[in-house]
Amino acid sequence: MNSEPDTRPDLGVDLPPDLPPDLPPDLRYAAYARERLAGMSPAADPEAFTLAYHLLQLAYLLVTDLETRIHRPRGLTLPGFRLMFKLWLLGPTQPVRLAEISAMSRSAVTNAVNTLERGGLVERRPVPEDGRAVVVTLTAAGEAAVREAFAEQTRREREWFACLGPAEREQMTALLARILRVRPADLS
Amino acid sequence: MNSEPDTRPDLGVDLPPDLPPDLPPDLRYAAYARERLAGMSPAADPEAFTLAYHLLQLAYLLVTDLETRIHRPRGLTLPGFRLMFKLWLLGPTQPVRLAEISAMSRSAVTNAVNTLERGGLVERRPVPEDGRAVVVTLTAAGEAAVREAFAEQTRREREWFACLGPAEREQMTALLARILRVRPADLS
DNA sequence: AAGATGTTGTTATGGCCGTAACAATATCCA
DNA sequence: TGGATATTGTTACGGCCATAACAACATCTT
Repeated sequence: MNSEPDTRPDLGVDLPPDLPPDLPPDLRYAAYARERLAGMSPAADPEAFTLAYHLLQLAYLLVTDLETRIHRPRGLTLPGFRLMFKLWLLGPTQPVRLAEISAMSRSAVTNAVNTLERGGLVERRPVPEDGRAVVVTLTAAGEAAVREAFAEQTRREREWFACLGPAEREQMTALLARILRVRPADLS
Repeated sequence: MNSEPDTRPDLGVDLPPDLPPDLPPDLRYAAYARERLAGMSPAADPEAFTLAYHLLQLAYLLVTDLETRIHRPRGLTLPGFRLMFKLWLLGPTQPVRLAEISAMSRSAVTNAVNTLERGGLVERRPVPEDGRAVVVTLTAAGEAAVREAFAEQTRREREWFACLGPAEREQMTALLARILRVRPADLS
């Protein structure tokens, strides 16, 4: 038996006592942080923290889950799939457009296209009218891959959101859409 | 004047006609994708797509904004800040605990700690009772940095969520928390 | 017509993150 | 007690992403 009385046994000693005992570690931490922020002087903003934390944590878990469970086993990545999905809907598209609608940098698109092209899922074609431009196109293999992965991803997303009722899902979508629409003007 | 009648002028030719004209490109794409999915056979699930897309897109924009606007100018990164913030609240902590509450891999913590240690914001200390273990501690410089960055990050987060009323923010937090609590059991 | 200006795509560099493999140490159990 | 097993932290590798710099090309302006 070791004698270390001040080591926190599992994380968060002074947690609010009414917590469910089976809370996953990230939520135990969030609850603990909220308490600590509420007790600070000058008072911090526990609500702002919790909202942002939950949003980022959920997105992180969802991304990781889709990536490891759906896409990696098929030799894809989530960003790669998302790019292919756009090509599937839009048809041949210039990298600059893909960057624009993804709010990503052009170099990120270049990298993603390189990876997909290496796997034979995508092709680059020159644009006759513009010597700089290129369009990215799905190959036949790419279209088959995106079709299958899309079905599985949708299935998994439904599992994630199954704990919400239809009205709650709609409300959440609406709240997210409002934030996205208003969006602090001076981004980056 | 060039003659390319079939080039989509700005993205999404056949968009629902009642869209606000000033929609940012990522939301124009989302609206277009929703229409396309609704018209597919077999019918896809436009609601699931939109909810997941909005969630991931908002998280991505928020992360990017906090990173470029708050943390990079101070020589930090968002993941680095988040780790320091945990240390600020929890005190000296083992990497394995940090990985657990962040739902990250241990190697990701190692990398983040390396970067922070290089910047003098964090230190590693051996644990006498366990020859394998290490605790990570904030330095004085690290604590000052996390204090300042935290204030700015909170300010910016409030701007992002200002378009929601207090009740809406609470509702959104509650919905996110429910999904996080229920959380598909077989993660990863 | 020609130079200034802007756009497109790429590369280089560096941080983040995961998986897999590993050495060092701790713990369990027969 | 001593060997099997588990845990901790690290490294190597590859993918993602951003910024900055750049070459090639287009467009604008005079």
